[in-house]
Amino acid sequence: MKIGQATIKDIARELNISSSTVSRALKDYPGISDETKRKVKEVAEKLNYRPNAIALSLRKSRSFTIGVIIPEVVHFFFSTVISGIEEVASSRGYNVILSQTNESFAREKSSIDTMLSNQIDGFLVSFSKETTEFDHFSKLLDQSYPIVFFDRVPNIPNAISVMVDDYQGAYKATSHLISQGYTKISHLVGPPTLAISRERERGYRDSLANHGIQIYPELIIECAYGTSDEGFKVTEALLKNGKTFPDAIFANNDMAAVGAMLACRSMGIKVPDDIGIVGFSNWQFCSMIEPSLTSVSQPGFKIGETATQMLLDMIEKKLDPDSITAPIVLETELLVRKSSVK
Amino acid sequence: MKIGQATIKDIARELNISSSTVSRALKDYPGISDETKRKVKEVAEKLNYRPNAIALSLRKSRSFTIGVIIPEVVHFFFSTVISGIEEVASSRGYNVILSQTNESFAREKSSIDTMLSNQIDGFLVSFSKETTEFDHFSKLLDQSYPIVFFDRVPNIPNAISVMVDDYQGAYKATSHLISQGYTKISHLVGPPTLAISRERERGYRDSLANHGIQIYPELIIECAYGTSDEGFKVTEALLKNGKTFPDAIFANNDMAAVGAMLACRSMGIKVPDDIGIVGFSNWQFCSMIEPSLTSVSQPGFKIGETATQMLLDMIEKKLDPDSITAPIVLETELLVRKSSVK
DNA sequence: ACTTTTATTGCAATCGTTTGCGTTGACGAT
DNA sequence: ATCGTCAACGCAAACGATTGCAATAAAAGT
Repeated sequence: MKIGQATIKDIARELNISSSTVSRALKDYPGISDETKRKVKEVAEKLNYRPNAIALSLRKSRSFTIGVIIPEVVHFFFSTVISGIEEVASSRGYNVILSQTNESFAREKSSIDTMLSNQIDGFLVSFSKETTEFDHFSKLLDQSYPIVFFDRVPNIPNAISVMVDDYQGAYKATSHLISQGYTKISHLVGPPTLAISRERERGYRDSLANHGIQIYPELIIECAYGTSDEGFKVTEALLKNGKTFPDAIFANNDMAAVGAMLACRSMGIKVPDDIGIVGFSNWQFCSMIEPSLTSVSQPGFKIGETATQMLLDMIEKKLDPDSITAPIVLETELLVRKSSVK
Repeated sequence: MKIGQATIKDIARELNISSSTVSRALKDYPGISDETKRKVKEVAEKLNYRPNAIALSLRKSRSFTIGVIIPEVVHFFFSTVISGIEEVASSRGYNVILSQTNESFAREKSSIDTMLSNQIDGFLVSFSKETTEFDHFSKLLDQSYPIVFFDRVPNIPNAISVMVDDYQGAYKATSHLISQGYTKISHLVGPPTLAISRERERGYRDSLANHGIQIYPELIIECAYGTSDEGFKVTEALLKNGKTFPDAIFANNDMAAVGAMLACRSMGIKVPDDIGIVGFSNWQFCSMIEPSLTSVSQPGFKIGETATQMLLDMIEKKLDPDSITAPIVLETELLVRKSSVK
């Protein structure tokens, strides 16, 4: 804030009227003469007056700011969500303050603390991989502090959440592989702390079961970091030393899928002929690589939009949290590309 | 902000002392007895007291918040910069409020307005492609409002900026292609409104000139949106109808480079044998595609860090803006991969 | 000429915190 | 008995804007 910014008092002094009148004139309150309004607006213009939102916040106990807690910004899915959040928030006159936790629990808690100090009107949260205990959220929910969780959602009472149908996405992906004639399908599982990982695994298992295909536990491998390096190593190990040699890989995220693809290539295994591969998230690069990667696309932008709409509605009391009993679940779409088509 | 949050007054009432004493006790001011300090802190803990940063902002005329204006969030480079910004800001106790302009000039101006209303302490700006007139920034600079521009920097007096050595990056990329034996090198140019586009083109031209290689103006093609679709179309047109058939393409960004690569493939032209390709920015997918894409990497995280450090130093008067006369220029690195090696 | 209405504006409190200055009482020194 | 010193704390203004409740004067009604 620059000193010397004109305030309502400056306008009042200039016109020899009270600051109450100025305030009302600027807001076109009834009971202020047109003449005064005109003058006030004129002087406001002249002095380049800009209302002080901080003062307003203090007075109204509302900051018109929402806080976004996110694991990392440099991530296609999350940055897409942010984009949706920002869009809705700014169109409804709210600011967005952002904090990334880098998957750290401690950082998550401290971010929440400083945001609370800053009197934000509500939270949009996707928690960190380290977070296994949700007291810091429960406390806020108990005070009926508005929070909407997205993507990574906790299983605690009264939590409002917006998520993707991970189960359905994984089910579709696996079924697609089956329909292509693959039968020994490996699954690279995400961090078990996240419900999305468990849901995807469940979709994978159910699809196999419903198609009467045998489940090989040794083909289900944890791949918690979700980097392409990890995907590479895990796949390499699987192909070299695994008890059962897979003919397809369904990775819980695209980075891991690419790692798997690179591992196959490095071992002279052909994709999709020898091994079919499907990823999850539909990062931009999916259509750019060779062979292009089949992936489950998540409506990131829409998640951001929906979650923000709900949060703002709650803040503005247009939406009763108690009326929402189940998570909002958005559909996924399977984008079939070359990596999984024989 | 939830009503019912304990304030300093609540603590004061509980202990029958004045709020001044509470304030001072909490801050360990001298002149307050240890006994009182102990009690105050105890009650603060009990009431779950959290200082109201808004009130503090009003009092101090400082919000401890910086505003980031960015063209788009879903962009590898920019999201990486944000990450660097967030890191430094939060470690120094500042909040980050974010606004994306979606490359719109109007949006840029209105974002700045609302941020000013919110009394932010300073700006970090990368302006939109539509922005060709910089009065809205000049006015602020004249009031010595702290602003640091990054990546896309304006040519106006007193502007502090942090950028990448685009010239050098383009020069290195072009020289590399030349060293590989390519001679008819096409350049996909970025939006001419941005200095970074012009600098990259200059580096390209100078490299050719210094190596005594002919410049074909018809091989220099504008590719303003920088999408892979645009890169595809432009390249296809060039290869089909161009007066001169290129043997290499240096794209001003990676997306366009991928588009070019796909266009080559669709026409049966081999990369890198028939045509070498180099991109700019080093998006994550560069090493994941086949052939992997040679690219100029920009230190996005470092740009964010540096710009934020400078901004906060200016805000805290540790840095005199007048002492910075030239832009801070960070080095690029050419990452040679398969797409440009014969 | 009186009261009543109406239009226009001002006063002062409020939001939560900080801070310069004043107050109070205890204590020792003269 | 008087004074100065010191520790410990309270008063009140300030930051900028909003708002319920007067207040004032002019216009209207009787």
